[in-house]
Amino acid sequence: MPDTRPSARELIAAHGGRVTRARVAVLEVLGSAHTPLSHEGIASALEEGGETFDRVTLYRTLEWLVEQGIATRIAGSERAWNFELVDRHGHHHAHFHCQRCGRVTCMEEVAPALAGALPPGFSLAQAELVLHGACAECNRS
Amino acid sequence: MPDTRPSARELIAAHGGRVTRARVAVLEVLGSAHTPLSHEGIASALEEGGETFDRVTLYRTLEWLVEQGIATRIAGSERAWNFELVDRHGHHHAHFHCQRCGRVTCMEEVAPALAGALPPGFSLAQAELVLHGACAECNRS
DNA sequence: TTGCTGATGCAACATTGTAGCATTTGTGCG
DNA sequence: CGCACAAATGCTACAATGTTGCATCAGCAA
Ligand SMILES: [Mn+2]
Ligand SMILES: [Mn+2]
Ligand SMILES: [Zn+2]
Ligand SMILES: [Zn+2]
Repeated sequence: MPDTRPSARELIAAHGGRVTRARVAVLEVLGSAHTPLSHEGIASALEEGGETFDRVTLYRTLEWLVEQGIATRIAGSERAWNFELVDRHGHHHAHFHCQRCGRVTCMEEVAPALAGALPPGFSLAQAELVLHGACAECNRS
Repeated sequence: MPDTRPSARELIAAHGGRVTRARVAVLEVLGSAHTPLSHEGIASALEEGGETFDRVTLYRTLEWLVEQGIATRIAGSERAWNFELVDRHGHHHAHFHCQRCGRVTCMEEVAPALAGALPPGFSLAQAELVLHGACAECNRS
């Protein structure tokens, strides 16, 4: 049975973008990550794989992935964004930020449950639920 | 009937801090604001009142207020924090960020409703629900 | 009033991200 | 394949938002 998921190259081309070294590499990093990654984290992962890019190129690559709806940006620990693939989780879930170790964990089970309680006139584009506390691993020590 | 809310001076002293010009002024600005304010917004409001402080002093004052539990920090528009008094709303409510005008509105009616669905081992300190979209005023135009 | 300690101001630095522009590189086409 | 052209990259400079170190100032208790 063949893998039905599109390869990085196919995914990029399907969105009308050029298949560049940067996009392929970033997609592969995000695809094999199990938590949302910061720009910094992505750069480190790339370097371990022997690939280096200019800081700006990375920012632009991530921006493009978000514009295309391939990745999402979620508020991570202080002031830096974290990125993850959309198809990885279906992109409507909360995130848990551990105040001790700083890691961000996806919480598939916790739903915002807004119940359409917005005041009249307001329109919602996206909800972002971030939980702050201590993760299981940190609580053990 | 006397005002039962503590004055800025009393509030500061009750927390064991020195009653300084900066703390009193910032508390008054936050106390009369009807939306969360950014560091920038606070500085502007202070200047209109004829009070100016060093940028760093403002940061440290706000940091102190948050540490003392007097104010809270909520994620505002891109990369800057917004501040509001805790007692103003009881501090467990969502915030709406308008992607057009950038304003942040308190949503008393929208509750996170987490339902204690956290995975075992995780402990929650604070939940932060930020809604992104267009506010009523922007939707009218 | 005085002295101690916390708070402030100033300068320098850090982090995270953007903008402009020359150069390189993917891609479609002959 | 080899070209031409637009898209993507790299570099430099800049912007926004905070933070750190350190000398000075000022609240407050005695
Ligand atoms: Mn996630
Ligand atoms: Mn609020
Ligand atoms: Zn942790
Ligand atoms: Zn608006």
